[in-house]
Amino acid sequence: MPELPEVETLRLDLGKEVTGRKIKVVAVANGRSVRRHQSAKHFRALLEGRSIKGVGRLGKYLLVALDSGDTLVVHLGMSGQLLRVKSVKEQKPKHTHVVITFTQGGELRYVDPRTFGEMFVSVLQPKVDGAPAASGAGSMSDGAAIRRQIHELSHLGFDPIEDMMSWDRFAVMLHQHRAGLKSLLMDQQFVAGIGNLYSDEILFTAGLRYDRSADSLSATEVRRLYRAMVETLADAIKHRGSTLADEQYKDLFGAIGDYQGQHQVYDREGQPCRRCRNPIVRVRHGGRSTFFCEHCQI
DNA sequence: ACGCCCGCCTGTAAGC
DNA sequence: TGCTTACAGGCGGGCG
Repeated sequence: MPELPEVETLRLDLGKEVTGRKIKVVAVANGRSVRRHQSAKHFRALLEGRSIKGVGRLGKYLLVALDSGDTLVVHLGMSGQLLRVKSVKEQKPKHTHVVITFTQGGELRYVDPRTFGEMFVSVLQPKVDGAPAASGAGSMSDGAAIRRQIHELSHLGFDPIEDMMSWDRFAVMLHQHRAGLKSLLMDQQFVAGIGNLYSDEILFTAGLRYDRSADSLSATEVRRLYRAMVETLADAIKHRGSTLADEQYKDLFGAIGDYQGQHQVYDREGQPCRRCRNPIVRVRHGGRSTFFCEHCQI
């Protein structure tokens, strides 16, 4: 469910809420959520007693930096939520798989009905000869440094909000692929953080069809696509992400997002295009719903 | 290289 | 009032 804007909203709040806190106890109710570890016990041991130095993000992954140099990585999959609760007595929602309790009170809950998401602790690798020391808060906003330090995320592409990219460089990258634009935007190895919803919104704003091949774009179209990508995601972050009718996405405090009202195409089948008034079309593409305007996108 | 399947899961809504 | 089917913001693997 959550894409870059929702995860970034979570990151901003989580940074304020948990930085400097110390983890007292970790409870794992469903081992599937920590399946990368041999056991829940192993996962807990890497967290208990550790303090939180800061919270970063790469694509759709949240990165909680620990004072051990290790990093707690959280991915929400389709249905995951992270909830900050001050009073431990508050009733736990169904599918609360992991609970992190802090020494100063309160807890962080990981809820995920479909269990597509996961949490794991990435252990700080021993320093390689000649390479600069990898840990520290500075590396939390440098995509390249994060990919080097957290080997589990080394396959991810650049982060469109955190990582600088020139139009020329973006053009070269696009022209190396013959894939359709939507598939490429959703390819986490190409660019990290864009999913089904925001790819449709970005392509509408860029005026480009989902099935245009990436290597066919003119210089002007490359610039339009880059601008649309950065601006759409930044705008969605300002609006604290999208919460659709099923209300699956909730922020750290359980509140819904605000960007769904700004959607140009996603979930707007049959409704008039905000630009040309023709009805928004829905097609199936790669097994996913795809929304676009046949008139405004070429 | 790329598009199109499937499975992994639970919940909800629509259709009969 | 069922029961069945389709679909849901993700990801990884396999197959043609």
